[in-house]
Parts: sequence; C-alpha cells; structure tokens
Amino acid sequence: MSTSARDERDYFERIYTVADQVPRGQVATYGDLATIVGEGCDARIVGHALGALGARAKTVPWQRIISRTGGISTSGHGQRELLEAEGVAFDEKGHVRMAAHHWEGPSEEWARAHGFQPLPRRPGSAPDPQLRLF
DNA sequence: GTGATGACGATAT
DNA sequence: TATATCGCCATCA
Repeated sequence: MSTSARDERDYFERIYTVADQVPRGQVATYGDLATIVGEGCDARIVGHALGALGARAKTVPWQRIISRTGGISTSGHGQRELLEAEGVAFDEKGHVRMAAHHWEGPSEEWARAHGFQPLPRRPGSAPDPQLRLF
C-alpha cells in the first residue's frame, strides 16, 4: 500500500485543519482531535502539533484545544483570556465547563469530505440540560 | 538506531 | 475530584 493516509506524515497539517473547525465559543480535547484525525493519531501528537504551530498560531484556534480535564497547561500564553473572550466559561478552579462548551465534533459530511472521522458520541456526556435551550 | 522528552488519555485508587 | 501509574506515538539529541 502506498499513498496511505499515514504516509503523508503530515499529522500536523491534519490536526491544524481539524482544530480550525472548532467553532468559536467551544473547546475540544486533544483526544478528540486525535480521534477525528484517526490513523494512529494520538493525544500527544496533537500536543506536539500545537507546539509546533509557530507562525500558524495566528491562523489556528489552538486556544480551543485543551486537556481532557478541562485544564490548560499553556498558562502564560493567555489561553484562558482568549477563551474567555470567546465566551467560554471557566470553573472556580480554572477548569473549562466542558459540559457546556465541549465541541461535538465536525459534521459527518465535512469529515468525509476531508477524509476524517466523526467524533463518536460520549455516553453520559450529554450537554447540560439547563443550558440546552432551543 | 536508541533513549529521552512531551501543550496527553484512560484507568485505578 | 484529585493523585498515581501505565500506555501510546511522534519528534529530538
């Protein structure tokens, strides 16, 4: 097999593409991005990709990518400020309210169009019923 | 090629 | 919920 998706070895580009799909006011975890990218991608790969953003940090919403615990290790980069500016609510402990801002993933149509995978549903992780207006 | 590192995840306690 | 331990994979020295 050649021209395999993995053969492209452009994990970073894919991760950037998926991260760019995260809507404003929402956040996604490294694991989610890795799942969407698939092809053996892992949460750490996403972390490395975001760490290698460099000049692309201005075009990729890296601030919307946080750890699964909702905490941010990038303290000092103003990530929290960026998220708050987008309307993301934080907990008293500095954790993002995942239940209210967790990204559901890209549309299946978009995912297929780009060769990605839709994000599987998380049992028990339904959006906050109180915030579930409309 | 090997070892160490890392913007992590999942599970167990 | 927080902490501890293991795993997982790409990149760097």
